[in-house]
Amino acid sequence: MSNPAPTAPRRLVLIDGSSYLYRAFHALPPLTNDAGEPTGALFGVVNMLRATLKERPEFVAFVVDAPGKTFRDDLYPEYKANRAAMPDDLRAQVQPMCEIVEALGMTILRVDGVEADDVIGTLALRAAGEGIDVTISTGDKDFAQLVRPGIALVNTMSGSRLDSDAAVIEKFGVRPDQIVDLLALMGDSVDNIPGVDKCGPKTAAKWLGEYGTLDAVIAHADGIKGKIGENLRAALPRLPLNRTLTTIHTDVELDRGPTDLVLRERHVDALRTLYARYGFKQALRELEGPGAVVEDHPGSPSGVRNTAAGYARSATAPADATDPALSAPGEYETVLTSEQFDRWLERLRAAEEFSFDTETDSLDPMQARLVGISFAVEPGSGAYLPLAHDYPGAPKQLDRTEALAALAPLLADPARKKMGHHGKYDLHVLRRNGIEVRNYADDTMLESFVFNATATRHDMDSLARRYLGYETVKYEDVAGKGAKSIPFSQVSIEDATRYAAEDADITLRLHRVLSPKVEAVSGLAHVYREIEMPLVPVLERVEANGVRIDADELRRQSADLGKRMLAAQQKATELAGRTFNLDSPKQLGQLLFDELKLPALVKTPSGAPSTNEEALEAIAEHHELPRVILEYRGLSKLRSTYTDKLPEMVNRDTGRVHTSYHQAGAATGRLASSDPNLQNIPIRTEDGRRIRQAFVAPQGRRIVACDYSQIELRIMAHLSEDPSLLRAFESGADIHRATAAEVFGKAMDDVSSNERRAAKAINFGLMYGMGAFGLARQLGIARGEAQDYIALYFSRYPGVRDFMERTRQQARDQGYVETVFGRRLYLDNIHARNAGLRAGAERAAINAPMQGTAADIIKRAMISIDGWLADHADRALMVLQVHDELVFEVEAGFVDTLVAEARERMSSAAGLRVPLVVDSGVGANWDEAH
DNA sequence: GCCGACTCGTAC
DNA sequence: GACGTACGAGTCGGCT
Repeated sequence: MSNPAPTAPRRLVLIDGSSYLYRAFHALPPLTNDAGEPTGALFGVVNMLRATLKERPEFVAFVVDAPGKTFRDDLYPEYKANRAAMPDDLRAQVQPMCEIVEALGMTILRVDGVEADDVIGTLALRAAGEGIDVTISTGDKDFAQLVRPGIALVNTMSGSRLDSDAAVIEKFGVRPDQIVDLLALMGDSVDNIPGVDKCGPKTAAKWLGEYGTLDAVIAHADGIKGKIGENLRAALPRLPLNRTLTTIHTDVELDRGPTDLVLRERHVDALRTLYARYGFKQALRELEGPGAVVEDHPGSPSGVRNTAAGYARSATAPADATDPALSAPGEYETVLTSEQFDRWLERLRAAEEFSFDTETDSLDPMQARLVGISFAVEPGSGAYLPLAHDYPGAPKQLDRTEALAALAPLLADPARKKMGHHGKYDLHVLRRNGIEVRNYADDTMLESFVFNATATRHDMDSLARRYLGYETVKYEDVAGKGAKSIPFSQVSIEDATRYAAEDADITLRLHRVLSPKVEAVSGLAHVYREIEMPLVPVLERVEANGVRIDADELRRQSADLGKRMLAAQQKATELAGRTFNLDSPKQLGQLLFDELKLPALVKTPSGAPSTNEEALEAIAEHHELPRVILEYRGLSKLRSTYTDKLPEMVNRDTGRVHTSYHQAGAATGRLASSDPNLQNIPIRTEDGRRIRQAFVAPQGRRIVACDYSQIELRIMAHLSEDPSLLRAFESGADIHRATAAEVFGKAMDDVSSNERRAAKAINFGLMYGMGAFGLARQLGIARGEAQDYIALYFSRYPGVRDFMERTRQQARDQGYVETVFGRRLYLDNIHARNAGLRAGAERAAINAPMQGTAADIIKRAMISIDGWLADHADRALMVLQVHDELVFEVEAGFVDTLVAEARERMSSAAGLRVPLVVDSGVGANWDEAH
């Protein structure tokens, strides 16, 4: 990163102290120091402050609410009336907090009769007016109304940063100047301001998008239909008041201005005393450390919490985007003449690495036709080479065959590095046009994914907005959307150039920003360089290989399923005494629970009575209908999702089904599969397995399936180093049986099938962070009994218990967990105030190292096997990956060789403390190969 | 017709 | 509320 120029703008940070104190208090466990004084909130605030100060802003104010009535209380006596008094444990931390804030050199602002919000608003506007860059640090969404050039919002809870209209629009769906109206419609339960009933952010944003302002929404209230319209009309009288209450004042009288808030030198002795008293060890170390630099996680993604308390410095995109070359519009050239083309070829040849992007007429890379290619060699410029634009008046374009022939040596040259965004798609398109791209070295989608799998979407538009502060030309802008869209070949070459060349240019700019972030953390760099990038061409080949499907067999199955569905439907109609839509959970619920008065034992997440399998099973003894519905559902699922769908997905050219693997799909690092999803083909039921029988090998070939045995449990053994678990895997025993023997205190041979089943449920449940409640439900036993099992398990496998606690703690301390290979997963909700969210994040934290390491391992195996298969492409193909399984299509005479080689490469894809066992099977179809 | 929220169910 | 990670079919209500 370059040094700040002498003319760098002055910076003011306004900290919403009250909101932080409350947030930290509720987000953190009730910690105390050795003397028993509460320190949890203090700890959170202190860490947040240290992170904020790391960037040494010139001016800082820590603003807190003052006691006393404000104008809002006068206007609306119920304002904040539902707010409980400050808990004693929190009150006790206020004074120490102020002492620390002072000692850090910050100014505390507390103005009688004025809320902190209005103080902040006033200072922000004044500072911005004086050319000072303002950052408001708060968890309160209301401040979004203040965002404008020079005023940014940082939310340390979510790690988000709102610094432009676009960012506010992305988050709330409205512009900053509409936020007040949005809040007025939504209301605010925390402040006891009722809004329009049932109107949340979505509805409010929709109305404002439509009418523009609250006044216009009010004016059109009669025209809004439905229940929500009634609610709106009922709320009309109070909306103007709401607006007044939610408007942050920016003109209150203050005796100090922005430049009076200079950040002073900190008072080291005072800090040392305070930190020591409250037991803030890390803060103390920093105080004594060389140069007294705040410790940080250098490579943690910007804006993601990464300190002990979960608060982060919020250096995000803009800090990275200060190089104007990276956020300014680019200059783009349309290549129509051979002179232009030659000039660009020369540039590409001279470049150390260039970016490219293909434009086509389809999202499906296995049938897309190439329409043009774009390139860039340096940020700010790019070229678009149109090859197949075809509309009345379209200019003559260079000959496609000749142009591709000229490009091929560059793209195929292993000595020349190429980059792209989601380049697997382009690799497909170019391969189908006779060009094999080699040395595809960088992919900005994967850089973003490895850097932070959860923080954002990884599409180029989002990344450009986030990391460059740049709004790209959207596909819809040039080609329209939906039914009104036109194929890219009919997009004007001018529009196409704006869009396509920009993509290549933006890819290059993004790489400049993202690459250092990835390279800064050795684990991330490893995952990116050694796993994700080498995997790209491997996945491209697996997808291109496709898998052969017996479509006729599936159609026969569809017909059979259809008959049985009809029978079930007739039976259901008979039992119900009337017709109803068996596919409608809503209608079914009315029938079962309202009309037939069957007990509604299970609720959906939204509180409605559920008709899911568990609910139907529970009432199956009271009535025949639930059983029939279950039968129908099973058949219907198989037909609509699989036997009807798969034959449709057979590629016309290849006669095979080509799934698409999403490398940046699952946050844990797993692949995801779609169009069609071939990672959820049924296996558990007999009817389901018949579908696998339709995944076949051609004449003379076999299907070979190799899968890791219990890979995630083995990784748990590796990570936990639990002696008993390690021993069990070392011995090669049936792990669930061994667990049952251990837990129930029996010899392996004496374990009953029920005990093994229970042990299996525990083993799996633990990896998902399941509790006693879930285990009880799973096994149909009492919760107390389930709790006993779990306690017994942990007493036998204390290493596992310690590992889980360690993992939770790590997630809380640093905000992320890691796989064995260094992949990181950030847990955004690990400090959430909402207990449900927080518990969910803890479960994800426990699962991610295991699921993620397993994903890393099979990816490594795929790369290794693909390397070997390169010399045997005519005899064997890798055709599917299903998380712990690889499926191959192999010449009959080559099966033994492949099985031996694949199993060896899979087993040795990682060196864990336990062996990696690989099972394999061979057959005429996928079912037989199991 | 298109879209999003919701419910349900398949895999590992 | 209660078991992690995905994708996708179908309904339903609201909109164009």
